[in-house]
Amino acid sequence: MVTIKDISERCGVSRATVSKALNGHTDIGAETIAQIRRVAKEMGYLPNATARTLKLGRSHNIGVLFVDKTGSGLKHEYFSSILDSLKVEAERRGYDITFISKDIGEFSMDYYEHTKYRNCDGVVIASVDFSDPAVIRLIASEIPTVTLDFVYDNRTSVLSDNIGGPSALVHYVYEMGHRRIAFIHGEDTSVTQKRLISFHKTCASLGIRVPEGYVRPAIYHDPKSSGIATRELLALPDRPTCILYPDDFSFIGGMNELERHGISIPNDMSVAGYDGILLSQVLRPRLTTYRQDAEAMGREAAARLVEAIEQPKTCLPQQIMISGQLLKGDTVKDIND
Amino acid sequence: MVTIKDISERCGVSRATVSKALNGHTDIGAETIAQIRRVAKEMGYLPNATARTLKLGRSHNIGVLFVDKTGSGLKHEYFSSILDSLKVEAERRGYDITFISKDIGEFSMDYYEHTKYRNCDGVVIASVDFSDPAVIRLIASEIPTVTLDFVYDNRTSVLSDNIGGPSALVHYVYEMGHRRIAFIHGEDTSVTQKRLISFHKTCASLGIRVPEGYVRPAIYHDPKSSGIATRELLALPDRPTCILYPDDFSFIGGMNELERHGISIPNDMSVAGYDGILLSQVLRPRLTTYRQDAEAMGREAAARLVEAIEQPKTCLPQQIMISGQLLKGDTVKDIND
DNA sequence: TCAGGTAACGAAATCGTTTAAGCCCGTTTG
DNA sequence: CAAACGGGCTTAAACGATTTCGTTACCTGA
Repeated sequence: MVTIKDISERCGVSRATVSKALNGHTDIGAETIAQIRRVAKEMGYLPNATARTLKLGRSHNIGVLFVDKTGSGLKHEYFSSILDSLKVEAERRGYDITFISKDIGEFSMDYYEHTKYRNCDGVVIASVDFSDPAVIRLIASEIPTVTLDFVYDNRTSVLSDNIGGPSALVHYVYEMGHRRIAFIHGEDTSVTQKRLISFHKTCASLGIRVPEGYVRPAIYHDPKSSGIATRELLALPDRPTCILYPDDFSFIGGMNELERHGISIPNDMSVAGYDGILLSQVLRPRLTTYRQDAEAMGREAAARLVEAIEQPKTCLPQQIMISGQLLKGDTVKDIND
Repeated sequence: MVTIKDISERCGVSRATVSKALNGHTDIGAETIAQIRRVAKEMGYLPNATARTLKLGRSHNIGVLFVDKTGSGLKHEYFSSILDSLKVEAERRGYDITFISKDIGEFSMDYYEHTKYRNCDGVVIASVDFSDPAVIRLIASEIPTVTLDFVYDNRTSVLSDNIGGPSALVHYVYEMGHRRIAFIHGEDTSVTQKRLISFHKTCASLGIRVPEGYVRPAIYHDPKSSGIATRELLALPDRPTCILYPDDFSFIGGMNELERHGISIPNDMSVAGYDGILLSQVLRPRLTTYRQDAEAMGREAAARLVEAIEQPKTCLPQQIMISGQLLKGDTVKDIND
């Protein structure tokens, strides 16, 4: 491994001079700089991030916390998209990405300790159980954090528009003539609560009555539970004309159930999903859904975190709302007389 | 930040003693150890991975290279599953995971340089363009690497059974009476080549003739291209009775195309996918497919890499084959008279 | 009683890099 | 002409941890 020391010996200058030359300090002669840079390239010198981190207290490494109950949240395209754009933006700004976990090896640590242990400059937190005290400890710590779809006190967060999404969907199906709209929602989280409230509020504002039994629980990303909810909806005396699913993938369960009953989409039943993942756009009929801009969320999270790291003084915590987009597919029938 | 020095002062011993006590050396008195450990806990001491890495030359951090042309390979469930289990196993063995990229910040490096820069102890390489010289440079370097679904010289690799998969599928549909079997394959990679050869070889061994035009190219994970290939197959004078798709997700494109032609699965056409992702198991009819054991692949990759890192002397490079499993769904009809 | 053994701990170097402070010397300025 | 200045470098300490040798002090056996 070629180090600054090797270069300094080769060039007949001190290590300090080499360091400064390589880092663009102005108190080194132009030709000395040129020579040092040339020799460095010749010898194949690479800076050592570890030594730098130790000395400077900055690692240029950010941690990500992406764990849900079912292992990592990575299997959900929404989260893997976020991670992807987060990674791209972070790298563009000179930061690497490391996963943060509990219990590394036989050493048991919590998230906060792990982050300190690895000297991460900051952390992005998504897809976790925000009721976990270990998560809260990290968010509430002195370490810069950005949370996704969760607001904690006065910390920076990036939020999908969980109010606008359901609202847009309800407004759209309303325009298409639907008045009997059912809503299948995911597990009880703050995201779900927001969507649920938005659904009810929008319905109320449009003068739509939501009958008992039209709002049913299921589990995100679980077609089976959405299938069951669908079956229950179909058994109601006054069937809905439109069903909103908790997410695109869960819709598959509903799709199967409807097919089993010989109910055609959208002729006999209108449906819409949520997320706008790739799948929703390749299904036929194309699924009407609300696309969350995962790419923007990841990018924004990285950008805000790096900002918080690099300008701790001037950087105010903020909640950033990333709006999504209604994708009008072919699964909502226009039933206006 | 509380360091070993702080503890040493508090306990009235030297830093060396603290370090040894914390690391379980035997040349420290039992009660001294007890006291040091107690004080360390009291003061909230955390080891500093950076300092340790610098001193020991071992980071307990492994890099992952998961990039395909379309951004990261993360959007494909096969790869995100691998990454997930890789992460779990690595963490269990005391290693963290960092993404390796080109061009970190304005500093441009290749993969090898990035790995050295971050002092990663080893790298897992998957889902990349193996014809990229930068990838080859990394694989061929002195850094321990494990490649997935790619064999390079005498390096360790973990391989999905790309011979057994197509073979199992062909045998199965053969048993179900099919003799006119079409095969849509992905882009030209070593994986594709193996599957293609396996398809042809298995057909030959079963005495199945593969007519001109029954083998068609498409793109992995791209329903559109598989849809086109499907349309072409349907236009043939002697239509196949069964179509094998490059992967489960691509099958969606075929499904749409078949539906458009009013062709019912499996009554009018039998189909099978590849991968065994979640989607394939929630579709109705359930997709017949060959499940790649992504979980085992990630786990094995981590295990082998850590072994190579920790026992460089006794650890031989090896190719590990992870076999998958035929999932008999409901999309292949038994057409035996 | 004394050589030799051992248990318990410390001094100091080291990993690769950065940086505050200082030094030397030629040039400018009052 | 002396003092002040500044460009260009160097010295040395520091970041936090580990480890190789010592160095004690105490014990044991002959």
